[in-house]
Amino acid sequence: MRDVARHAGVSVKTVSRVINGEPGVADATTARIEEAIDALRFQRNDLARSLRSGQRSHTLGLIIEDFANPFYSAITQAVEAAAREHEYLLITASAREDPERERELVVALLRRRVDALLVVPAGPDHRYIGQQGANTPMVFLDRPAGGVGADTVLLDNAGGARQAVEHLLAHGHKRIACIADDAALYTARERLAGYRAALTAGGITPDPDLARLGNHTAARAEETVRGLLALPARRRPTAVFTANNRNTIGALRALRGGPPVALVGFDDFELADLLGTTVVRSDPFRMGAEAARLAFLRLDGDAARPRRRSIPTELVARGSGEVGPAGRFTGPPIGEPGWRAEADR
Amino acid sequence: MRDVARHAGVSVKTVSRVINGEPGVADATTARIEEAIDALRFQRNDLARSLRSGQRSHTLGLIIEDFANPFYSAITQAVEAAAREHEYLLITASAREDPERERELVVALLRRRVDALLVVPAGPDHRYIGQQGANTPMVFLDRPAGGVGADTVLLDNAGGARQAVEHLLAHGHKRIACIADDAALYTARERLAGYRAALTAGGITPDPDLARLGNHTAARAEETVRGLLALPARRRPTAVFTANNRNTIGALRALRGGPPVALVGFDDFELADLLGTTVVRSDPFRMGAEAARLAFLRLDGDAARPRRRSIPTELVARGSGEVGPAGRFTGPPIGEPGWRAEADR
DNA sequence: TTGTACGCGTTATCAG
DNA sequence: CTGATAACGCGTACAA
Repeated sequence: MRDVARHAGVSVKTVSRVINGEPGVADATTARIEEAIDALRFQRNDLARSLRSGQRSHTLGLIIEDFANPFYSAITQAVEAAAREHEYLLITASAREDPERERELVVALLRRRVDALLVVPAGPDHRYIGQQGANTPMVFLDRPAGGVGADTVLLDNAGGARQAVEHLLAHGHKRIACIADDAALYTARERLAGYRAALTAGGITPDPDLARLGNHTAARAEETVRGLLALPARRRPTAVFTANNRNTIGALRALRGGPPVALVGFDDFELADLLGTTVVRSDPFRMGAEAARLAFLRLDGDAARPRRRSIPTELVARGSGEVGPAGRFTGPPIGEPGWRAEADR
Repeated sequence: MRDVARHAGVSVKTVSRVINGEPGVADATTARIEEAIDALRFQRNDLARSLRSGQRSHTLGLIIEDFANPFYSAITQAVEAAAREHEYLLITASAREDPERERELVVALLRRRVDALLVVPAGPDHRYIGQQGANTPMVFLDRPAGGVGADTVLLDNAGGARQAVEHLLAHGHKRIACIADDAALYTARERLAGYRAALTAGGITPDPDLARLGNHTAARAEETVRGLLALPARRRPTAVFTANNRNTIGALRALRGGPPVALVGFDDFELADLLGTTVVRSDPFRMGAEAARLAFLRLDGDAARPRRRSIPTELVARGSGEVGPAGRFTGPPIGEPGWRAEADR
């Protein structure tokens, strides 16, 4: 900037004024400075710009688990869109369900002075944040934080799971399996709880052998479902509730070509319409948008106590969930595909 | 940092040494400083750190088109993984096929002093970059840049398309449609060229009515394919080549339940195995990894002239492409599903 | 309308 | 082993 000033025969401050479009600079001076900027190919340094205390970096931080999972892609897309609206940029990173890595990333982003930090927690305890990020608004998504009060946006996990299992019960099933992720995950525990609650409310004692946790990948879920299908008839489930998109996809692979087993999955997924898969649709896009909204609210000076938002779920019947225990359809699909990838909207 | 120094009774430089683990500080001094750091909850400012000239920001920039498209998610995941390996963070943004927006984002990221910039170009002309980013390594992915010499990583678009259409020709098809994205897109043009080349090589004169461009969403592709199916028998295609993942999904929806029409798609997608969809698999993960590799190579001082890399494609037969014009299978699937989302690996 | 001086938080230089 | 001081590039306060 000093070079530009020298080239134009003015002071740096005047150059600063022109760069930031501040008023009070003579047209002739402005022209001279712009010429100098072009000649010297000057480019403002936004890092230096945000260095002064009180200045913002105009950057949002987002920590998710896995870019390859469409659930997190949808969150990312929503957050990026919100950032863009506010002329913010987005630093993204994935923790891959590793609490240690989550911690490293949180620290790295705070050091980088993001103005706000959105986190899908990989670990259960966040006291390490302490006062480090006391001045940086934080919003937790999909799972609650541990030991810190902060804005949180969750799905209605238990409610959605209940809805799914009630749907299967209504179609006459008594032996309903639950395929879920690791019990270390909040969402898995909540959905399992919803599954159990629905069974109990339906007068059925949950069979522990039918609740299979620890399925973090589609491949693992596929194996688990195959195992269930291999059980003797009396112990075999007639319906399966899969507690997330990975599990649903694994179950679909396992059920392919086999005897008709009813299936309702948590999370919608692309092509579920074509495959006729009944799901309880979660709305990760909305969750991301809401989290970003809360973050910007805080940046606008909102100082209310931490908020907690719940995003509702919705059952979308497409056929796989409307099969009775005997394997025949007990009703027509009552829903429409409707769901589309964001790119199609 | 000055506060910490005062609290520990040392100079800022000594604090700096401790923070960065530099040698040559007495153990007792180190202990005193660490105590002060804890007491004052001091946190290093990485923005200030990278302010000095010659210092790097340890940040990579990545501009893609759309987070919701798994193709770009895979790229993002690969780039983030590489960044992580080098202890870099990643700023991501989506241009949504808008050249103006692409330009704004490039400028914003250069201002933010990313050490290298990876771009899936939305526009055809990149001369605007000029000398602005002359010192910032740039790598273009999926599509070439216009008017600037820079590292570029592309798929073998024409070759993959040829492979797909040759496969259909081998199964006896003569009327093969091509569903592609907008002709403004390099990949669409290249794949169209490959489609035509294969037809011509097979002794078939391409019917212009069967080459349908301008399908940017799955919904649009679905309509287009419906339109083709509604043609009188003589003009109707017996096979379809869809030139990207969105188009394939749209075509699948349109073909559902209808007369058997052979289908080969460009790009693999999740559940293609279950749906029995034959595809020419592209490897966006590998493309992202290669682009990141080139970027870090430049950061390591490599000054060779711009490189151009091509990522090969691979035909994966799953059934939909092995149907003859009469609608019967002309051979068994010769490939394995094999493909898994990154999350499953 | 324009300029001077200083501070932001850090690292590098060079002296002690 | 430790410290004083000068950058880095910009914005702000205040002066001219």
